Formats: sequence, C-alpha cells, structure tokens
Amino acid sequence: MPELPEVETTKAGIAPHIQDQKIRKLDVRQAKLRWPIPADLAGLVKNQTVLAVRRRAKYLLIDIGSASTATKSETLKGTIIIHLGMSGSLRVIEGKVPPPEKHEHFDICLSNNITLRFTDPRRFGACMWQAAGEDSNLLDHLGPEPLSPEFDENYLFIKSRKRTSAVKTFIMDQKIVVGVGNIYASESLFLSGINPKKAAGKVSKAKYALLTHAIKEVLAKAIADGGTTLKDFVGSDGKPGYFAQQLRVYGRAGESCITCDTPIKQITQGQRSTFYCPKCQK
DNA sequence: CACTAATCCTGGACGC
DNA sequence: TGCGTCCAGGATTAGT
Repeated sequence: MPELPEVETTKAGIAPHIQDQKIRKLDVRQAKLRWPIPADLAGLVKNQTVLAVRRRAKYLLIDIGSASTATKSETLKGTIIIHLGMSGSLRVIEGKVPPPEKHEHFDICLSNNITLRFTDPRRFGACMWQAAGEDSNLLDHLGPEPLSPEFDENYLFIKSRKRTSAVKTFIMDQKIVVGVGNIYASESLFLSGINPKKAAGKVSKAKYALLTHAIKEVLAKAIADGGTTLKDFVGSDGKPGYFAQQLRVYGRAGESCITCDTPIKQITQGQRSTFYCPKCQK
C-alpha cells in the first residue's frame, strides 16, 4: 500500500522521464476513481509542458504550463494531482504501449515517447486538477511534512494538549502531520516505546521527541530502501521495494517482540488495525 | 471544535 | 470447485 515513501519513490522514478516533456494526450479509460477524473482534464493538459514533479503528503503533483527556452520563463497553468490510494501505481512505459489491461485506468502520453500508466484495482486513487492560483480542498488544509524541520516534539506537544483521542489516531490525522499511514504509525510508536492507546494529550514532550525522531527515521529509511512492498505496490519501474521485511510489529500479531519476546498484540483503533508490544510500549 | 463512524472498491483469504 | 463472507486500507464526509 503506497504510503509516503512509496509516493516519494514513485516521484523519483517518473520525474526524470517526464520533466520538461510536452503532454501529447491524457487517455482516460475509467474516470470513476475516488472522485471522478474531471471531464475537461484531458483538454486542459493537452500540449502543456511538465514544469515540475513534486510530492505533498501522499499526493503526487505534476505542474504543467508553458515554458520558453528563449526567455527562460515559465507560466504555470495548473497542477495534476495524483493519489495512489491503496493499490495504485504509476508505471513508466518506453516506446510502444501494450494494450491496457483491466485496472489500468489512464495513460499520460508524452512527447518523448514515454507513457505514464496508472493502475489501481481498488480505485481508491485519484487524478484531480488544481488550476494555478485557485484553492485546492485537497491540499490547502494539510499538516506539515513529517520530514520537515517544523515537525518536531514542540509542534506535536502543543497540538496534542487536551486531546483525548489515542496517540496513534492523532499522528494519522492529516491535519496534524501528513503521510504517516497505518503501517508507519504502528512502527514508529513501537520504536519510541509509546502505547498506541495512550491519549495524545497525556504523552510527554520527551516521548514526543522520541516519536518525531522515530517517524522521520522510519520514513527516511523506507524511502532509502525504495518503499515498502506489501501486496500490490510496484515502483514506477516495475520493481518492488524492499522495506517490508524490516517491519517490527506491523502484521506480526502473536509473534514474539524482537526486543522482549512478549507476543505482539493486534487491536482495532479508528477502524484500523494496530500492532504493538504491550510490554515495551507504555 | 473534537471525535466517531460510514463510505468508496476489489482481490485474496478463509469457511463450508 | 465454487460460493459467500470478511478483511485490508486513505482520507473525506456526515453525524453526534
């Protein structure tokens, strides 16, 4: 399941292939994703140049517009917003494109004969549009990036005061901090020795220091390793990432804790599975 | 405002 | 073998 590291991996995989290229066409075969792909999107992006490829939270952002090499000026028309959902991936195809299969919902065809093909069996992904200068309800209310300096123990401590909800639910709230999905939430709470059920407002600043460091470390490590592979994530070049084998608690219910041998517990929080060690995490 | 539950979707695992 | 049932999950939306 694509979490932040997988999106970062995808960004790194596709950016060199599409940067500065002109979009020949957007070919939409299945518009019904998380939200419908806007009907006018194909027309909006046609013949526009890819100015930049960015990531915000788990959104992949492709800035497009016009670029003049003579005056070295760029004019941003807008941004294609892509979310991989739970089972989505983008694949880089060079040259001749094979016929689309069942869950391959759209292609972005570029002038250098590269095609970006979006696949998403569960269709929780999205492809949206933000016109330059306009508000985006997807991007405008997000919390800070977990890998940015402003995400630290002071930030989490202040934001969490008087919060009664569980710390695990708290760090998965995109308004608090983006990109910490279910897997990495369990992993970073284990690494920092915090019980996922503890109320966010009752966690000490010292513990939040451990937690912010753990979140940064686990995400950075996963990015370095090319993203976690669980079930159906495939990187942009079709190769899987290698982080799954390093998970310490996620998916290990009943197995013994790597540090104290106590069986790992699985519980449900906010309709999501949480894995933790009842002895190591207080 | 804080928090919870429902919702979208389909492949895979499991029980009978 | 095949059918039904349940589960996984991100992030928004509606409801309390």
